[in-house]
Amino acid sequence: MNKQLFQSKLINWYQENKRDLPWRKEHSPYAIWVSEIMLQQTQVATVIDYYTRFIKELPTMQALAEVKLDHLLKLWEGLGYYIRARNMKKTAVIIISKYNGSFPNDYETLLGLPGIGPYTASAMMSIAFNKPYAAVDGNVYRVIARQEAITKSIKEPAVKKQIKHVVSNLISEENPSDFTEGLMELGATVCLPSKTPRCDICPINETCSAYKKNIQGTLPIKQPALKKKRQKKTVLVFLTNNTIAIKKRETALLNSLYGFYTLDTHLTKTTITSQFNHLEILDVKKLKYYTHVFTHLKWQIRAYLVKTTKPFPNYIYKSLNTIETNYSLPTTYKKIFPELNQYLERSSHGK
DNA sequence: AATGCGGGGGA
DNA sequence: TCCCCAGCATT
Repeated sequence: MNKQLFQSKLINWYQENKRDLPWRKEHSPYAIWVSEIMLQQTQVATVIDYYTRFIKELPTMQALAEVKLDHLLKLWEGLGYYIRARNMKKTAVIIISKYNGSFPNDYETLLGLPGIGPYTASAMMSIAFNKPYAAVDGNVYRVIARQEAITKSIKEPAVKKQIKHVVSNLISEENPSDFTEGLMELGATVCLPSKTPRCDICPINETCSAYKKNIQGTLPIKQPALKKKRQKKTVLVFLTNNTIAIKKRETALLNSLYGFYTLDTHLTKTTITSQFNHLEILDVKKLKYYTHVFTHLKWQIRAYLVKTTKPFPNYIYKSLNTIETNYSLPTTYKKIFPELNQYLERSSHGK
């Protein structure tokens, strides 16, 4: 099968089978960019609602460049990898100030912008600008590793280079946009990561070396995942006058989001009472014990509500309702909200 | 070359 | 549980 046939099979399949996704209705570089950033390491099903809300609130580059970081992070709340949002604002400011409000149609310049790496720069070049740049993501690694029956780990730089090279040679000059999206769409809906991809309905199964050898279920070869480090955490939700203490995090993890007071050991009710006695503790209540899993960590969390007379220094105090509406908290803290709500309702009924 | 950086869908 | 996801930045 020749290259032209491969391209037409893939592109025709894509045009007939592509999913109806919100970012496929708009073709502006801005909209494509927003979707590509959101889709980094994040599944389509998760992104859809975030994307729709984002575009509605920040429909233009100008709006994004001017938005308050807290507002932006609220739009991003729960999506994860929050540096993506911070970098998007940085890039928007640069685009407004240096590039007259529009993305330059140039790979190297795109690559230089915060949060845009080789994949996203190539994706924008091909999807937004319709230029033949090979955008290689997790889907494409899998599709090509199977097409070429690559039995070495796709983690190896040489293999990554090889796959990029294959796609660069294969990409359609006439329709780079649909070719790029088609290859990824195929990986997402047909050439699945499971042991049983849908080879029966694959438009390019005739050229697939892995399919010929019936080894598609074993590819691509990946490195075993690293074991997550476990960390003990105690989360104290300080409550004074029915308002709750939160603070903007300045740590690497969950940076710029708001959070409750968190420390690196497991505390008991007794130790909390003695350690924070100077705040004039009125009550200490266990909210919940739970775990929260990050990419490389697992937090084992003990969360308590600590009712005090004096406020905790350097924290801002807001009502639970205000926090939920206006402040962006990571999921690890939001998991406490049901218990928090329950407790606050109960104590107000008691009055 | 390896690690940090979130969270959830789906088997 | 585990794997994977339209990756990037830093070291």
